[in-house]
Amino acid sequence: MDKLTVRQQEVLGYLQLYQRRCGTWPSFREIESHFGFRSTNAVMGHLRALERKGYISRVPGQARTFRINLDLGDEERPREAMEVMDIPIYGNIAAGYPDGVESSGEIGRLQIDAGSAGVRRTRHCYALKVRGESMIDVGIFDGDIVVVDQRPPRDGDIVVALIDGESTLKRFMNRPGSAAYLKAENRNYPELHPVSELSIQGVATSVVRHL
Amino acid sequence: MDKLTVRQQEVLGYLQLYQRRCGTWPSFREIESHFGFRSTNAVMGHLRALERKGYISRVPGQARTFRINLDLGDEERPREAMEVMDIPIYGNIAAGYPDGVESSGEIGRLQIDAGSAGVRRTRHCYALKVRGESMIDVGIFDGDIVVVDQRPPRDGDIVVALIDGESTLKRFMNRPGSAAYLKAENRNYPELHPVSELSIQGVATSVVRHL
DNA sequence: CTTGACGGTGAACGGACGATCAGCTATACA
DNA sequence: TGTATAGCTGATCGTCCGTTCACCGTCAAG
Repeated sequence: MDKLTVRQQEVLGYLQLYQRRCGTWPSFREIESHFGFRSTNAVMGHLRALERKGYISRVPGQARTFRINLDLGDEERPREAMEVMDIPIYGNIAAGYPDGVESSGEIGRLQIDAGSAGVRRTRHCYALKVRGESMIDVGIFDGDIVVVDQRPPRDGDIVVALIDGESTLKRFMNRPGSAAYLKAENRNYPELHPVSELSIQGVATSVVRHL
Repeated sequence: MDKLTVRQQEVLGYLQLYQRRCGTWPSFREIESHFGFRSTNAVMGHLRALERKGYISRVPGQARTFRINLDLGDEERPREAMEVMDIPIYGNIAAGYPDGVESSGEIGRLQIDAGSAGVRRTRHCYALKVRGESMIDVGIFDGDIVVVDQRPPRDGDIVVALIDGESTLKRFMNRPGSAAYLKAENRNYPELHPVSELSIQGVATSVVRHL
């Protein structure tokens, strides 16, 4: 296939972009004004070149009608290797440890890269679908998915805690000079809970929400 | 949402079909001849009804231009195969196109599965690091990463919009009976913006926050 | 020195195409 | 018995928009 000039690539790119943004194709005059041309014939020249080189097709005389035969970014795409975790999503973790082996409450799976998610070991990691609004003030809503790393919490961490047999999100507070406690981040229900043995399941490292 | 008559469903279906087949939208006269009408006004009536009931949007006077807000078969979404996407994360998209070719502002990469992220095509998708607090009331904070799908927005979608040369998150409002506008979800700064040509970069489909 | 590709200006033409007005029938509703 | 709403005919108007013609510049190849 014939290679495109820089200008022709720009025009083709604009066609693709416009189509994706607006759901339709641009008119000659819209292309003209976007590139600052002062004649629609400049547009005509580029479109004819694109058609001659096989990148687009047209229906003569038909307004706002193109067809892209060869996409602009079809060649490059340097695929890098990166460690992607495939972790289970649970609806609740009332039981104790969700070990993967005995994972009954799995409601889906999540793929995310370990590095940016702040997770250390795949085996000790899972995701949890949030119920309730206990952390609404820090932007974690009902239905969100949190990635949980099973590691000891530090002061200020958001943790998954087992309270009354239910797993809930709380902030772990462990200021020097006083006993550690759990705190809900919801100004309407400012709960406080003591930290009991084995109540902390893990530390939330990431939040994912599908809009 | 108001219900459609049989005839109106047929017209909406024809719009969708034509778009899928031809990559563009039909003209009034093409719709007319397809249904055997003898007046373009018959077409006009149906399109006005579809718009009034919120199923489509139009740009008055613009040829072959529609936008489908409510798909005919929006219920049976066939659950796409789980596919991990590797997409770039940008800090800002002020320039114009984030094309991959000219991707200078890439600040990282994100791996996420396309199915649950609500994204359709890898090529038309990227991630954006949020700046500012314009969407703080819906739990999207400064520093969060949003997955952006480049597709036409529907009413209520959270979109990436180009305002004053900066890419910002806003909610796209397109209620039937009034002009579309953009709205910030921050009770302290309740901004409103008009929607201008090409100002909408894409629709936010997921939010990821690393705690 | 010519030739061709590339990129562009400026003006004019003509058809494609959406918008609108007037008027028609049929059905449902109250 | 009036009155909406859906659905459609037929004609006209105005403009959006693709096309074309004439012409001009630069640059590289033969």
